[in-house]
Amino acid sequence: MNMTETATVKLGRPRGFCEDTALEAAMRVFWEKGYEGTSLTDLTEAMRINRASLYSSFGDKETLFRRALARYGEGPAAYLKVALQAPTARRVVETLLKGVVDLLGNPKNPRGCLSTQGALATGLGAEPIKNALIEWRKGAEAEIQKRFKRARTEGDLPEDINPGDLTRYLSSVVYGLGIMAANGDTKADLNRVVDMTLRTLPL
Amino acid sequence: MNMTETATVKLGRPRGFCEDTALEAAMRVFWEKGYEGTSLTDLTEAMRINRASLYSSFGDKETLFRRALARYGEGPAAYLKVALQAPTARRVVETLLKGVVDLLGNPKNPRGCLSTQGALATGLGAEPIKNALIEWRKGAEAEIQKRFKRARTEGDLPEDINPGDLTRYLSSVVYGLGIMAANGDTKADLNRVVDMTLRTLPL
DNA sequence: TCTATTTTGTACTGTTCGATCTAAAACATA
DNA sequence: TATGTTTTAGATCGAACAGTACAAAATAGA
Repeated sequence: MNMTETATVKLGRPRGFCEDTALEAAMRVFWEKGYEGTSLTDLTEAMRINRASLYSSFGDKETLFRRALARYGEGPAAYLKVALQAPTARRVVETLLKGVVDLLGNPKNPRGCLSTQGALATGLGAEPIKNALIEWRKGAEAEIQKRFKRARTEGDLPEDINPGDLTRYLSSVVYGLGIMAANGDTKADLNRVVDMTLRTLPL
Repeated sequence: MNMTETATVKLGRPRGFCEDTALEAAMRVFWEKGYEGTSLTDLTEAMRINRASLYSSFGDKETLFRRALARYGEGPAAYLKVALQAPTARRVVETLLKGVVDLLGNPKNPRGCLSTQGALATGLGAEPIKNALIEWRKGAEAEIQKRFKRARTEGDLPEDINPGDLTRYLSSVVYGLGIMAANGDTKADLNRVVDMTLRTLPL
């Protein structure tokens, strides 16, 4: 037996499901129903696996949600990372808002944004998840602010615009778009908000 | 016995609590923990009444939440009605945003806005509540839009600003402020967003 | 003091929750 | 075919949930 190599050959009964596909399904259920609103039965039905498989592959409900959130950041919400690479502050804002609308306005997606749909207010049991989502949002804000600070040094952010203020303002609009989408507003509605924002943007 | 008058004299054991005070307490619990995150035990403890009294006075949990929401609209969220009476479109916006910040920035209040904390995403059981909250928010938007349409006829809304677009944009900022507050941002943080909004407001 | 009426306190209902236990099933290796 | 290992399916766990039943308690009127 070769102890130095990681086992590439699997013993025992093989998996009857694809972990990636199952996680994607879990993410969408959480996105639609929120953390507390999603039951283990909801999850197992959507993921098409049973409880034992869920627990052995993903840990408990809270761990599964955290993995779903990470996947959300790298998948549906990846527009953020793309936007941060735009060449100027104005282009960052334009790309960011367009990405948000593409995500929130896509009728194939659950309504709203996972980070706000997941848990804004909770009972005692789900408080760690609520806090994780707050951290997630604040992390995104921090990245945007960092990008605007860079823009300041590169000269494409006016002197009278504070990077932190701009970040907070922009974040508010983005969060607001999430609520509008949760309200059932269409992509056209969301685009009107974005148009107004860009029209009045002081840069 | 006088049949024409409504009974002012109460028979039986008198109430041991004030219905108004109890409803206020219930409102704050829902505000803090959301609809699904609030248990009947949370409610009875905060309201300082027992289950039987709760059910006989307020009906079931869903009915109680609806009454709490109505109270929220007439109490903490009454700034909306005040703002709508401001003399010009710009003054409406200023008053509205100031009212929002006063509410969301008050550290004595639960974090965030009841209408979004209550239920954005839910399991099957709470879907009626989720929809009631959507209706509540849309109702507020409709009132604002109506006010801006009036402003248009009164000449204090520029021709190139669509009342509906302005309403949607403003609603987004307000919803966003609710999320920022839920994130734990302070009144000063919220005021920065309001300053930026007013600074760039096209009217 | 007695009766009618209403509220209160508490035990209890059935259901659903997240999580676990057990044994059968499905594979690789020998 | 026999053995070891892992996954699957389903039963089951105690706790918490929303809601209810019922008798004791507290009042007004007779």
